[in-house]
Amino acid sequence: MTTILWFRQDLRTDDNPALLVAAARGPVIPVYLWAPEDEGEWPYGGASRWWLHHALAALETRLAALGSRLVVRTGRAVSALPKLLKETGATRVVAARRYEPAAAAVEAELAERLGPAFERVDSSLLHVPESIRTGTGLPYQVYTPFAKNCRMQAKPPRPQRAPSSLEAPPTWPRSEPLDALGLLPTIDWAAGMRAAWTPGETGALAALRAFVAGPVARYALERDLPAVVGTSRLSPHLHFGEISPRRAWYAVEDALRKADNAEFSRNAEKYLAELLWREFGHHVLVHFPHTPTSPLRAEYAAFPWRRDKATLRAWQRGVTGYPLVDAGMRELWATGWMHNRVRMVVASFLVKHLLHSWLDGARWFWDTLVDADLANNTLGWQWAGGCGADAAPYFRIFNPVLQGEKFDTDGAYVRRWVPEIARLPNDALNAPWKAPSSALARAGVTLGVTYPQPIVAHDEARERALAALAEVSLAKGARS
DNA sequence: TGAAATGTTGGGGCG
DNA sequence: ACGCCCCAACATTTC
Repeated sequence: MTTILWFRQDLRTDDNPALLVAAARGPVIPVYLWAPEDEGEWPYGGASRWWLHHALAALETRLAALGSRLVVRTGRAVSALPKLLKETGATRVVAARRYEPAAAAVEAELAERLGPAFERVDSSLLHVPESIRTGTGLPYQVYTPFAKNCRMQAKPPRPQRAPSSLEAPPTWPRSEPLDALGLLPTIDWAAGMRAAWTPGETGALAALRAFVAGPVARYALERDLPAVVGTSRLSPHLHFGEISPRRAWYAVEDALRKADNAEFSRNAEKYLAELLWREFGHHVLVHFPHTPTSPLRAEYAAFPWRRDKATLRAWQRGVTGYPLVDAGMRELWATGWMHNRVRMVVASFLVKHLLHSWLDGARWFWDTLVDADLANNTLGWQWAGGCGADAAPYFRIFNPVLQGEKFDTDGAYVRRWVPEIARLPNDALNAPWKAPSSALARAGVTLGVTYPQPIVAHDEARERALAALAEVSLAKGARS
C-alpha cells in the first residue's frame, strides 16, 4: 500500500514519526509542495526562502541515501495532494502537523476532503498544544506555570532513528527541479548566510553535537554574550524541522544525567527551559490564533504607534546611532540571524524608543530571519511590545548603552558589526556621542558623517514612552 | 529576560 | 574620642 509522505516543516529523516508510519506500510512517495498561497498572511520571507531551498536540497540527498527521492510540486495542497493520489494510486497521505492558523486551516480542509486517507502526526513539539491546560481547563498565558505543567506531563517519547531504506513506488511521479521554485535570490545577497549556516539535518545534528559538547555547560552565563557562540544556534533547524525538539531535549537531558554535576545541571536546565519557551509560543499561537497581527492584550489595539518611514528604515538598516542596536540589525541583515539578547534590545528600541508598532518589527524579522517562525516571532514581539503573553511590563525599557556595556564588555560584537567605530576605546564604544572629541578624532570617527548621531536621545525617548504607554494601563484600569 | 530614582548603611576624612 | 559630612555600595521602590 503506497503512502504519500507530505513533508511540511519536518524536513528530516531522523526522528520523523510520519516517515516511520509511512514506511511501515510499504512504498513511500516523499513529496514537498511549494504553495505560498497556503501560508495566508505570512508567506515565507526572503531569508526563509533561501534556507528552504538548501533544506530541500539536503533532504533530497538524505532521501537518495535511503534509496528514495523527493517529489517537488508547486500548488496548493487541497488540489495537489488529491491529484497526486490519483496519479500514483497511493491510498494515503501522512504529514506532520503544523500549528500556524493558515497551515491548520489547510489541514482541516484536507481532512474533510480526504477523510481517513489523510493522517496527521504531532512531531514538531514536545507536547501537543491542546494537552497543556490550567487547572480550570484554559490555555496558559504565563510561561512559568506553563513550563511547570510541561515538566509534570509524561515525558515525550524518545527520538527514533531514520530507517535504513525506504521502499520505492513502482513508478515515480513527475517532479519539478528545485531551482524551478525560484527560492534563491536573483541577486546574490546570501554570502553571509552561506558563511554562517549549514542548512539540512546533517548540519542540524552537527550543531546539536557541538552545543552539547561545549557551550551548554556555560549556557546560563554565556547565552547572554552576543560575541560568544554560547547558544545552540538551532533555531532555523528547529523551525524547518531539520531536527526534532525531542532529539535536542534528550541530547541535553542525557548529557545532564551523565555529567551528574550540579553546575552542569543548572546550565543544561536553562537550555531545556528555552525549548519550553518554544513550546509556549506554539501553545499561545494555537489557542490565540489572532495574535500574529493583533495584540493579545486588547487594550493595546488602539495605541497610536508612529508610522514614519525614516526612523523605521534607520532601525532596519542599522543606522540608529546606538552601536548595539546597529550591530544587531546588521548581523540580522548579513547572516539572517541575531543573538537573542540583542533581539530583545533592538525590539525594545523599536517599540519604546521609536514608538513603532511591534508588528512593524515582526514583519521585518519575518522577511530577514532564517529562523522566522510565526509562533516564536509573535511571542517575542508581543513580549517586547508589552502586549502579549507574559509580556515585559510597559515600563521595562532597555538602555542600549548599558546593555552593551553589560553583555558586550570588551566590545567584540559591536566592533565586528559596526566596524566604522571599531577603533573607539571600550568606554566610548556604546555611546560615541558622549566621547571627547579627541577620542573620536583618534578613532577616525566623525559623528553625523562616518557614523550617525543617535536618532533619539535615550532619556527623552524613555520619558516619552513611559508617558504614552502608561495611558494604556490607565485605560485598562478604568475599564475593569 | 531593566533602569532610574530613592532610601539606607557604613567607612573614612576631618574639625 | 566624637560628631558631622560625604559618598560609595547596596537595597528598595517606582516607572
